[in-house]
Amino acid sequence: MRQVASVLHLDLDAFFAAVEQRDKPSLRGKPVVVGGVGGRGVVSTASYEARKYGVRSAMSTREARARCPHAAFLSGRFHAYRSTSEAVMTLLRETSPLVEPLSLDEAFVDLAAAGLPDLEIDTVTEVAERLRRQVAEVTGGLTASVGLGTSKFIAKVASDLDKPDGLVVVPPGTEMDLLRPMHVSVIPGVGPATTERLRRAGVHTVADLETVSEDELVRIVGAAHGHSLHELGHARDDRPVVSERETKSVSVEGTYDTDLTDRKLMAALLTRQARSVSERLRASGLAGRTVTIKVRLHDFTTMNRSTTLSSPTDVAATIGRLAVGLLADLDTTGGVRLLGVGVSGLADWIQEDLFGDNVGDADEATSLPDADVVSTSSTIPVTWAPGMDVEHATMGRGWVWGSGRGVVTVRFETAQTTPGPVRSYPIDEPELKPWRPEPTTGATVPDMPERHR
DNA sequence: TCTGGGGTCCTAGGACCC
DNA sequence: TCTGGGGTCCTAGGACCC
Repeated sequence: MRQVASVLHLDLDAFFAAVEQRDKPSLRGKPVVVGGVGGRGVVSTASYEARKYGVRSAMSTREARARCPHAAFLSGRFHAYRSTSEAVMTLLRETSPLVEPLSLDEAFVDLAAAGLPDLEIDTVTEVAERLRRQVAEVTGGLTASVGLGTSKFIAKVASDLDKPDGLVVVPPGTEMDLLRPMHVSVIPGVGPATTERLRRAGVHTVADLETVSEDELVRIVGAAHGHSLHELGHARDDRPVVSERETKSVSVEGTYDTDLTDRKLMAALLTRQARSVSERLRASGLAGRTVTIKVRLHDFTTMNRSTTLSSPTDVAATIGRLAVGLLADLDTTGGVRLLGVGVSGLADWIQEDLFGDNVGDADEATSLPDADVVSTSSTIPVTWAPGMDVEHATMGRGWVWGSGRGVVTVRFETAQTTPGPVRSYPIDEPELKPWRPEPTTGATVPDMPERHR
């Protein structure tokens, strides 16, 4: 625990809505709602004028319209938000090299790394006041709320206390005086589910939490969560401000205004999303081994299915093919409201592409091949790896899209017009054999067959 | 016609390995 | 005719955050 209030948290007030009001004077002083404007959209940000009508973040746009019909409903201009955010983050980095952005509109700044003469309250308060003035300058008039404290937790709580356009400093040693009367949900990581569990245990405020032993908390909410809850409940927070965080996954998802029932359309949408994921991976110089799809059904039940390759990929065709294959195993009767594709298990290096997928990288969303999905399983060791090609005497050549130990799943792209039933073959089925030998490193790899391009 | 999109982290079970 | 123990990887689901 620091003895000085050297952690600063800055939060731009009603950020997206404020940028819109800045750029469009006719919106100033009026309710502005930024978010999804479709039938299933939700509110990202409501201006303070709109909040007076009860419009809140994460509320459905439908409800927001009902509460505040005269508001301006905007879908958002992310380039403007990003460039405005960049200006603020640059300003923060000029103040201290140790800046941790949490999102476009929020960041921690470690003033202990700022090279200040001291970290007394007056000094850090002055820095915060100057920052707030400079934020207004570089953003064309946006306001920020700032909190200062001895930890991330306290700084963040502080910045929330006097919104908008406020500054709150929590003097070292007074943390628990501030926290005790507050509801437990002030603690990061305590959402609706944890709040309910704690409520049943008679814990409502931080003062209540202070009296519960760590063992008891672990029993109530689990090991990791229980430990951190016990620490934060006593205002103990040693989490450092970290400027560089590694990306762990890249994903794209979409909710559709009407539920999808056409599997071919779903496959085409997944393929398009896979291209988008691929582009973003490549733009960041990343590739990943695990491809995951997310499917939300009409009744909001949400399923994830994933498969892991033996080496990382950033290839759109590969990601798309795996995604479509994963969808094949799911029952989507009743309709699908959301589809998504993600890649995780990221590495910032890309193994040589043994199968030449990079040569042709364009499964057209509109011309998806019909496919027959065949599962085979056996207790003998799997000799095929994802990405390999296999050949079947009558079904032709297929592509291994997933494998487990003792199980191999092969997707055959055939001339059939409709997907056939799922069939099982033993893995030692004599007709199922590697189509071509595994190339050795450095060997010349033949081109992918036409249909894989 | 309630309920976005982009993430992170944790848990739990099964397979596998030594 | 009983039956390990620890560690890692993978998958699926869930909670949470902005």
